[in-house]
Amino acid sequence: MNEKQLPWNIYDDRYPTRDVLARLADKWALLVLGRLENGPMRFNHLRRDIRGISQKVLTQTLRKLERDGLISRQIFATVPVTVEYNLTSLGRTLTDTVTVLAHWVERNMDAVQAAQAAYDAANTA
Amino acid sequence: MNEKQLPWNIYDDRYPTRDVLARLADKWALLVLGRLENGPMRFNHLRRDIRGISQKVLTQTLRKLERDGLISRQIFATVPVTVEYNLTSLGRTLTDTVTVLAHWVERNMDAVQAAQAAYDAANTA
DNA sequence: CGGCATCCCGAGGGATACTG
DNA sequence: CAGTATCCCTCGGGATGCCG
Repeated sequence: MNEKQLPWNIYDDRYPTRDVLARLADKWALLVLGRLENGPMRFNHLRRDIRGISQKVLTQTLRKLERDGLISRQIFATVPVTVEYNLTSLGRTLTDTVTVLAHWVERNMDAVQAAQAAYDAANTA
Repeated sequence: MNEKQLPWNIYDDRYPTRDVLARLADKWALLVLGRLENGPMRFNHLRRDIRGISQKVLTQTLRKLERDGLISRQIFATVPVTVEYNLTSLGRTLTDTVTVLAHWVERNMDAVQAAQAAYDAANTA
């Protein structure tokens, strides 16, 4: 059984699946999804937790995820206004994978650094 | 138990884990890893299978993955030269996750498109 | 608080030509 | 076959200022 025969093969750039993959294969999108795993969060809370993300990029990322149906946006008419982001049921089907990926990086950081050192040593004058 | 307390938290941009995540959170890197799951492949074979990738980007992607210790590069002194790329044992610990992600996109494409249509309809004049 | 609008720069990546 | 080397241009994303 080969993926090449599936209806919307991500290896074929003529299908929209490629675009969806591209939007998910983005560090900011993955970080946002992972951060929402434990429940809804407000905009500035996300902004603080995901260190290094700018306001503009966080907004863009949230809009994309919302458009793809992975997260929902709920506005509370408080003063000042409060906005909560939450995973949709569709988004929730993805977070396990995202979490695995995140943990993989943290758990294998040593091995990656060792590989980098070896590679750099071998490819240096 | 919160990820924030792990040694190399990906949510903290002061750790190198953020960079590793960024390199993995790349559509080309994920497609290459997924494609190598079934065994070693040659350069031009990858190039053909991963539609839309340019020669330059494929080379860059392969180099990064090799440097991070996820794939290996083996040269055969044939004429013309043959080069095979293969997953390392470290890389193999990632492919399951990558495959899950790829299949998620293919399986949930309908839901994503429906969400997009609904979003666009709601946010149109 | 949770954005939107602009300006602007540097990196990512396409196209093309050449090589061991 | 499997690259390297340039040129070039788009656009992701940072910085800043303003608003409901």
